[in-house]
Amino acid sequence: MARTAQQATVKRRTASKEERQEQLIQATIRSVASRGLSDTTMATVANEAGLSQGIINLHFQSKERLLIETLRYIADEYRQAWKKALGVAGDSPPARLEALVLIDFRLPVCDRNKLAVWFAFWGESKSRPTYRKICAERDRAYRSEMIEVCQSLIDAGRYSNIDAESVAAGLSAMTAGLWLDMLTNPRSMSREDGRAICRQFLAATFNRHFMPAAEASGAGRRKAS
Amino acid sequence: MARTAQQATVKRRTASKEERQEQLIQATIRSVASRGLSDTTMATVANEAGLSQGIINLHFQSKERLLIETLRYIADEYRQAWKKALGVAGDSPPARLEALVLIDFRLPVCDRNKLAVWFAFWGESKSRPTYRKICAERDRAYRSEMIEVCQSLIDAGRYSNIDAESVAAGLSAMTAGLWLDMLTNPRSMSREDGRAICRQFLAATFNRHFMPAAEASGAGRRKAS
DNA sequence: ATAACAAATGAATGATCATTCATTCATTGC
DNA sequence: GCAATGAATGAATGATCATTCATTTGTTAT
Repeated sequence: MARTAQQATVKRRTASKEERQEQLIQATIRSVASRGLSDTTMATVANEAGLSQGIINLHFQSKERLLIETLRYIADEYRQAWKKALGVAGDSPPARLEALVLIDFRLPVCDRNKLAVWFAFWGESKSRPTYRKICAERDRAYRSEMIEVCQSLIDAGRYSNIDAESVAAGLSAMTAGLWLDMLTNPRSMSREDGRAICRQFLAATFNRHFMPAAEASGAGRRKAS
Repeated sequence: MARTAQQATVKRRTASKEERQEQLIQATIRSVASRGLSDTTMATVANEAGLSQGIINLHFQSKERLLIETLRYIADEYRQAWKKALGVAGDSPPARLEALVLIDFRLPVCDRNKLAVWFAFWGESKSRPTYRKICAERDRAYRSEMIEVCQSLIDAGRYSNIDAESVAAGLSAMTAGLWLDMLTNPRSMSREDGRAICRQFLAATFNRHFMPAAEASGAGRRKAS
């Protein structure tokens, strides 16, 4: 392992380790989304990536590690997305809360393939402490940020009878549940529908800071008449 | 191969087909909960049931069918539970809505093993139309009942700016999300916590029919100290 | 160029698993 | 008691899969 150093800007036809790993993780996301976790094999992933059988063991040593890295990948992407959104949102608590919620209904987070991956891992999480730990860490940071924002909103608006922890728990539970609807029935639940439903929750809970969305964009799947 | 037999003292009982099928479904629920769907094999289920290798093919023809029947089993149990609860609740819309919500946080529905099974199947549902169809049917009936109840509440209470479909979608999304918390982190989310969080949603949304739970039972998991 | 090295391949291997079926066992009707 | 019937068993079978590794291919340094 002497002089690994120089890779950096050099163009090669054989890809760097990092490029290949990301490529394989993307292939895993596609395979899990289209075949499910239990029909995802080393062959389906390698095939999806357009590479050969042995490639995954070369880069990840085992299937288990590939799956763990895939989960970590989307968890990291999620964390980066909301941290960036908070940075843009500024200091106003309502703006910060809205930013946190909107992230769940925007690309790249709210991509149907990625939702499928989240649910695939959640489905196995009871029997896999490693998956659970990665998910728990994602939740902990997000949740505590949301509690903090809710608390400042409660203080600022003198909302009584509202508990910041409960509101945050309810709101993030709601987005997870809306993800499930988007996953299992995308025709009846769009990203915009999800946003509108969350907005209604915010308007009901923090009525001095969020207005009821006048005739929400697509929430009541119209068809009028 | 001839007379290896004599497991001697073992008392063998032959059961009816229905008994055996239910026994095997229960064993499947336990196996999926404790090992996950992808580590659940014919052997683990047969073992969990205390029966032999070939028994599942005898009663269900294939593993796939066993899994489908298991999903159907918990979906049926769910439907029966809320229909019965509605029967008990009577005609008052608030009572009916509360009954619908409470079902999600009561045994036998809200059993951690069964939550694990739900999420296991949801995790595969994008790639398995059969699973999706069974889940969709469960949802459709429940959802349309909930929309109806919400609509009568909106009419009765003259709530403006609230859309029954959105409220119902938000509420049932919230319970699904709370199930996820109970599954992945049972220490920080109890059934009672879940109920309290939903009650807060109801109080915020239908404030003339639901009182804010004064200092909710266990919602803000404090520990006083 | 060519040596040295790293990346990638894919056939071979052994393990695991669903399914089958000949046989054993229990129950029922006579 | 004895067939007849159906339930249950578990060893055998063949398919699928993760992993290995000897070989090939591409890249870099000299």
